[in-house]
Amino acid sequence: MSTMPQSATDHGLANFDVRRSNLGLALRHLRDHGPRSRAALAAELGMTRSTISTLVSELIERGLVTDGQPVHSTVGRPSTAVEVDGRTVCGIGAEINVNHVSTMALDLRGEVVEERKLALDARSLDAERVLAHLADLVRETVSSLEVRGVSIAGLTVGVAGLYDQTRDVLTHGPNLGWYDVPVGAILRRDLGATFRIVVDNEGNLAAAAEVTPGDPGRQDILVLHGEVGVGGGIVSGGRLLRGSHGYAGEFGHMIVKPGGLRCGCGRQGCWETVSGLRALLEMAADPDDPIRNPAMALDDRLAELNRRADLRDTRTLRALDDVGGWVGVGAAVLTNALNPATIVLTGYYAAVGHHMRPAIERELRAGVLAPDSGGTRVELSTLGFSAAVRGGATASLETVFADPTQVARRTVPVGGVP
Amino acid sequence: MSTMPQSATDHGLANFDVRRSNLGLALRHLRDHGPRSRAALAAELGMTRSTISTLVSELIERGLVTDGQPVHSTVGRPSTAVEVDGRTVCGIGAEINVNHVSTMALDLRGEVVEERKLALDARSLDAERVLAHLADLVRETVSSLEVRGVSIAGLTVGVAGLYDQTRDVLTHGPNLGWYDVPVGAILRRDLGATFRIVVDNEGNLAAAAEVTPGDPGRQDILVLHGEVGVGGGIVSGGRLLRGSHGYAGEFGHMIVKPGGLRCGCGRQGCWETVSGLRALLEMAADPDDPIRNPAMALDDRLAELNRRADLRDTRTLRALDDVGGWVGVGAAVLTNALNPATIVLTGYYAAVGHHMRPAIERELRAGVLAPDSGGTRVELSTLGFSAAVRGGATASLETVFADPTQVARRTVPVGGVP
DNA sequence: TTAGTTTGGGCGTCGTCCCAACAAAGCGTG
DNA sequence: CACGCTTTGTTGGGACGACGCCCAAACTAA
Repeated sequence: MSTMPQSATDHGLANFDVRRSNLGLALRHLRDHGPRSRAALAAELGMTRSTISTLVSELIERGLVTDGQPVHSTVGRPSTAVEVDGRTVCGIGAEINVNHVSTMALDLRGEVVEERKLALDARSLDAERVLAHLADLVRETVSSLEVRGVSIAGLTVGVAGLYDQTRDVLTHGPNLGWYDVPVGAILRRDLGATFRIVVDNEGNLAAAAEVTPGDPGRQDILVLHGEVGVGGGIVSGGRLLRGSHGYAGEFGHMIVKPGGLRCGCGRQGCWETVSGLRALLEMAADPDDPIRNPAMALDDRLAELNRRADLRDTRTLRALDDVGGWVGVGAAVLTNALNPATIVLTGYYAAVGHHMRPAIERELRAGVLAPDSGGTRVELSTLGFSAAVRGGATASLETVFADPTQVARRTVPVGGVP
Repeated sequence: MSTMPQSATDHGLANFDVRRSNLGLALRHLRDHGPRSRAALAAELGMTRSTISTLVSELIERGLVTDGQPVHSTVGRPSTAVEVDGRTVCGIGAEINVNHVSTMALDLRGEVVEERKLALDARSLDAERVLAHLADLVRETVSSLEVRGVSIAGLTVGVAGLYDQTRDVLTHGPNLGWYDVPVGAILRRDLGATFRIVVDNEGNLAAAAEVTPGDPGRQDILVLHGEVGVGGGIVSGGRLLRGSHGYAGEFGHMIVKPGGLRCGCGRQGCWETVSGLRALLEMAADPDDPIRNPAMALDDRLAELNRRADLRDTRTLRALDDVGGWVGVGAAVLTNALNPATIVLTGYYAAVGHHMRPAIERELRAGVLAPDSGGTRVELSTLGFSAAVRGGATASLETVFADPTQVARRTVPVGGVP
């Protein structure tokens, strides 16, 4: 997630940019460090109380924060805590995957407000149909929010494949079987676009979701997202690394086993052929085994896998160790290059990762030159399969923090009980 | 190197921050896009001519830009081009290496103003002595600049080893034999520090030197530095990626050939075993061949290699193609992860890279998932051994672009011929 | 010479932040 | 219970910076 107000590429700063930046700064500070008084805000942001006062009252007018409970300290006038108001604006994240489309709405505080999911087989439908289903889901979400008077900050869609953001086209989506699909344009057409719609690689969004503002161990992150394919994202200094054309994070097609299995991309020995979900399932079970049955929900199949591992089934444990080892080999390659503070495992890795972790850490120690694996820690994501949609929603909200003035002023109800 | 004015981590923006940012923006724009009129500046930066007028006159007062030649266009009043003035302020870069210490001063336009080098054997002296020698070199540079009335923006020192910038200590310098040396503090003490002194890893500075401000192809860079070992640096959005503990860029020990040759680090199949200088020389020549003789200067050995390749010697070409192929394999792995705009080859790669490039590009195309290698181009560095000092000097200058007001106003000579 | 075009700078206005002073709201103490 | 003490939040100048408008300057083309 880009955390900076960012004087951006070019244009000079004017006075209202100062206002915008400071409004965003205050709002962000309240989100990251919790409710606090105007005076505390002023001290912590290095501004005067008077300035903060006007900033806060503008944020209140825009419905972004509210006065909360009075706080009594030992001495002096009690302060009224200011806190982020989640009732006014939401960001929406969405995801297009091989077997489902889904949406999630988050309020300004990062709380889940709405969540929808539709199972489908993307490969048996064409892109237009899949996107129409997603558009339906988004419309339901939007109308549900609008009934409650919540405005929409934007929609960010994660898609499994390479997304060229300059041309706004999904260039390469081998898992979906999509090539050169203008996802953004189609959605804008279908939805009538009253808000900003951005499309990004799902791995990037999942990575962005793992950033925890203020936590130093969560600023330099390598996210490994395991599903049928393997992708991920790189976060450096809290900033997502997209690469020059937005193609960064395509870890799945690093060649780690020259001459190995043929991959869907046509090459041999790609990382995802040995560390993807398919590799795990094929190693862990015979073709007629229920967990190999695509009709069965993925969650259930993974739960069954965990159950077998907990029962110490030899074949299952062997598969988890073997695949975990390959995950570690690839992770070591990337860790040598990037030296992240934390490797976060998401997707199916998060579900069964506690059984793979020893193997991953073993290979990491073996493969990383820097002592103690360069201080890199391995953690399992707690966001589950919702990482990408959550990241998308967070990215949508980011525009509000970057420019709170984009949220309309509300005519404050003057009356009311005194 | 951080290129952004960066509202930094916390503190709110005030009015003078706007001024500072806009002054820097104008100055940077002139550096990046060359001399141009005030009107052009205004149009390109999205500001009014009057604002630009006052900004430029302040920059002139501070001696950072000057009015240049009048430019006659087809119609209308001719404009006077404004250009960056290199005569007022310089940034100094320095380097501490096993066999030499050196300095370089760059003016605001990036031109070399001063360059000094002192050969020594760092391993036979203690750190204090080496740093005293460097301090002498810096003092000479500074006094030479001050004679000419040039002020110093800062000093950035590159050192061979891991530098912990939060503690300002060289923690690990195996090549120098230095451990836990507070290089910054010692230099500040020796020099009396009238300017800012920063210390960094020399590889980082060399990588940063490859950034060309304003060139979009030189903002997202993967630098591959070939010597006996292979290392490098990652630049994303003009910003150097250091990793959480400063260990990033250790590419040499990525495992690209499982079960391959044993590496000095104890592992098998590390990238540098197939793409390092040793691999090339051993493949290209018998043990008694002069180019295998460590006593011979490296430049000469590489020149001989080039000579043979130009004569189309089969074994030499085979070796260059083979090693180049492995360079490409590793580059492809990193390119899938990072999607750089440009891969810059430095060290011995820069010397013989024109013979390896076809093989590198072949493997890059084969190994990168994104179409057309993700748009990544392969280039040879032209900076040679001065890359680190140049990067240091550029980093020092960066403070001027971030805040031009740090350069004192000069009392403009009022008189003069009308 | 005159009309047309573009440049650069001066002046007034507006927006934003800072500083200083002040009212508000408690706590502790006599 | 009144009074001082402390901290909070608000209010009214003052300073500073960018913008918009205007005008003189400088040059081309007819």
